[in-house]
Amino acid sequence: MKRGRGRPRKDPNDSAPGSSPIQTRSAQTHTRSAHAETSSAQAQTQQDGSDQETVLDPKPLRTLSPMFPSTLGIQTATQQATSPPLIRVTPFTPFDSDSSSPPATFFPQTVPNGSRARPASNGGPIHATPISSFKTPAGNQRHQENQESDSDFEQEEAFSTHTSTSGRKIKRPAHFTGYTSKESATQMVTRGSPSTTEKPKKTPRSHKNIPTRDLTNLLSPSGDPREDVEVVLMTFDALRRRLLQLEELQDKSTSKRADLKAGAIMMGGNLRANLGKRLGPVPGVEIGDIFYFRMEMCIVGLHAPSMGGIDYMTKYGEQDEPVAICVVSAGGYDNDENDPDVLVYTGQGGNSDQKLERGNLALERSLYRKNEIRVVRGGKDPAVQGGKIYVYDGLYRIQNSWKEKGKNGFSAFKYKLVREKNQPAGMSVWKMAQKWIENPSSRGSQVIVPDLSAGTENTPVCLVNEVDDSKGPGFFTYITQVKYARQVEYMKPLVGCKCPSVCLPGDPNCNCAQFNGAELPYSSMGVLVSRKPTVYECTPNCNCTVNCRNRVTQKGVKLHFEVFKTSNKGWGLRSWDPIRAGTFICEYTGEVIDEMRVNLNDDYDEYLFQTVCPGEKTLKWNFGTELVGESSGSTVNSEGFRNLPIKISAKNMGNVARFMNHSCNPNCFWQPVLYDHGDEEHPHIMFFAMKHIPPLTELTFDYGASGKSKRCLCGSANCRGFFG
DNA sequence: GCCAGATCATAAGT
DNA sequence: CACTTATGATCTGG
Repeated sequence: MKRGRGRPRKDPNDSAPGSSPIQTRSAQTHTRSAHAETSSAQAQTQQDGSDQETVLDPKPLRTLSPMFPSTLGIQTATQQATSPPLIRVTPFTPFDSDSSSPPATFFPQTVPNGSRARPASNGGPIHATPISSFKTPAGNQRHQENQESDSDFEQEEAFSTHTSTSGRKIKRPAHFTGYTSKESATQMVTRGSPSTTEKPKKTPRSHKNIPTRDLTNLLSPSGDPREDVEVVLMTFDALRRRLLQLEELQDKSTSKRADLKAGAIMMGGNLRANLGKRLGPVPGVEIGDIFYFRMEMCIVGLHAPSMGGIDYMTKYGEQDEPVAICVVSAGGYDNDENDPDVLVYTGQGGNSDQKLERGNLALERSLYRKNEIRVVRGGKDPAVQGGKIYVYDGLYRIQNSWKEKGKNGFSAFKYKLVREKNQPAGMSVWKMAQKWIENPSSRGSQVIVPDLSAGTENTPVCLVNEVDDSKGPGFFTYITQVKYARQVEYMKPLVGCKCPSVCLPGDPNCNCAQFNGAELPYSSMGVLVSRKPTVYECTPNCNCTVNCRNRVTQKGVKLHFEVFKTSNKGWGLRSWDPIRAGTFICEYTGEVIDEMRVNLNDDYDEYLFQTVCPGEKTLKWNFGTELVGESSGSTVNSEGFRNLPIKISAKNMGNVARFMNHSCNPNCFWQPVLYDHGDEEHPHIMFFAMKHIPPLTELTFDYGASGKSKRCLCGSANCRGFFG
C-alpha cells in the first residue's frame, strides 16, 4: 500500500530496519556530487537603502558563522567540516520510511533525481502509472443510474463525461465535448458501501433550495482512497468559500454558516467518502490530517455527528450493545495533560448530571470491549483569532473511566484514553511545530541557518538538514521581490479604486472588485476563493488602506517556513504552521527573463518557472462554483488554460519558492496576481494552498508537463511518471 | 482593544 | 417525529 504523503513520523520504530541508512546514504552520494563546490547557500548582510527591494550581498555561509549565537546550537559550515556527524535527535524523520516504503535499492524510482535542486541524471526505470492502465471502477458501477430527476438542476448541463480511448474517464465541459450528462452520470467516487444500497439520500430537511441529486459524477474516480478523500475535502471547501462569497454579496446579515450549507450540499449530493460507520482506521484519512470544520470530518467518514463529540454504533458484532468509534476532543477543557498520548475525555451532557446513555454508554461499553477508538483533537488555529483546528490523532483505547463533579456542579463521566503504540505522529507534530514558532531556537541542532532570508522576510526561513551532512543548497541570493526586466514604474499601470477605508463586497463603485468579476477574490479571512486567470489586488494608487482585504499577497509571506533536506528529492519546503486551503503561501521570486535568453542558455535552468498547464486536479480547485450552478471560467480545464510569456529564473536569485518540489498530487498551485503594475503578460506568480496542509508537510506544486520531461518521484497514487 | 461567556440557528443521527 | 448534541458566527460585557 502506498502512502500519499511524507508525513513526518515520530516513532523511530516505524521505520523498517535498515531502510533509513540506505536512503540516507543514497541521498548523500548524490548531494555531494551536486553540491561539492557550493558547500553553502547564503544570503545575508542586509544592505539596501534606496532600492525598493532588498538585494542581498552574496557571501559564503562561513563568513556568517560568528553571527549565530552558540546557544542556538547552530551548525555552521566551518564547524561542520571538522565536527563529528550530527546526532539525529529529532523524534521524527521527514519522510515515511516504514515497511511500506522499501529501501531505495529495491525501488529505483526512489533514487534521487528529478528535483529542482538536482538535474535528473539517473537512468533507472520509471515507476510510472501509465494513463492507459488507469483502472476504472465504472465496470461494476455502470448500472448505477442517477435516480434523481435532473430537470431542476441546470448545473448538470455544465459537465459531461466520456471515456477516452485509453479507458480513462475524462470530464469536459459539455460545450467542449457535445456530450450530455445523462449517459455519463455513472461513476462514483464513493466506495464506502455496496452500490446497491447507494441510492441518493432524501432531501435535506433544512435547506429547501439545495438540489438533491447525485453529484458524484463531478469527480474523477481516482481509485485511491486518499485522493478520494482529498477531492471530497477540496470540493467541500471550494463550495464553502464560494457560498460565503455569494452570501456576502447580498448584504443581509444571514446565518453566514457556509460550512453547514456546503455540508448539506455534499451530503445531499452523496459527495462523500467512506459512507457508513466503521471501527478503526478510515481509508484515505491519515494521522495528522487537519480539519477546519466538523462537517469536513462528516463527509470523509471520520466522525459522523455534525456536532456531537462521540460517534458510536448502536450495536456491533454479536452483542446488542453500543460501541464508541470516534471522539472529538474540542480541547476546551482544562486538560493540561503533559502526556500527548493520553486524553481524558468528558462524556456528553452539561446541563444536568450526566447519564449513562447514548455516547456515554457506548464509551463505557467500549471500555470493556477494549476496541480501538479514533481520536480527533481540537487545537487553536494560530492564523485566526478564536479559530479552531481539528487534528486526527489516530487510534486510542479506553483505559478506565470514573465519575466526577464538574465546574458546573453536575457530575460528569470521564474516560481515560491511551494512544496505541507504533502510530505515526499526529498531534505531537502539531504541538512541536507550535513550540518552534514560539521559540525558534528550540528547533534544535539540525538547524543550519536560522534565517535563510537574513531578515528580509516577515518571518525567519529556517534551513535544516535531518537527513545527511549536506550543509545547504547551492549559493543563491535571497530576494523577496521578483526582479522585472523593467522597473515597475515604467510598466503599464493599474487603475486603483476610490473606496474609503476598505473595499467591501458588492460595491459596484469599487474598480478593483470590477476587475475581479464584480467580487472580491479573497474572503474576509484573506483566503483565495477560486482560481482566476488573474487576480487583481488593490494597488498603491487605491484609496483604501492596508487593512483592505484585497491586499493579501502584496504583504508578503506570513508562514514560518523551513527549507529542509528531503530523503530523495533534494531540498524541499515546508511550514511550521497549519495552512488552510486557499491561504497565500509565497511568491515565486527571481529574475524575469525573456524567452531568447532561456533558449540561448546552455545549461538547463533547474530553477526556471514557466506557466505550464498543470494537471486536472489543480485545475479543478474551483469546483465550488460548479456546485452552485456556475461556470468556473477558463481556468478549470486545460483547453482554457493560457500560457503566459513570463519566465522567472530563481537560479541566482530567489526565495523559498525555488525549493518547492513537483508533485502530481500537489498541495499548492500558482495563480497570477497583479497589484503594482498592469502587465497582464508578466504577473506576479503567487502560490496558494490547494488543501488544508498539516504542519511540516512538504509543500509541492504541479510543474505541469511540457517538452523536457523528468522522472517524477512524488509517489502519489496517480503519478504521471514525469514532469517539467 | 482583548478575552470569555452568552446567544442564536442549526444538521445528522438516534 | 421529537429530541439530543454542541458547533461556529456573532454579540455582550468586563
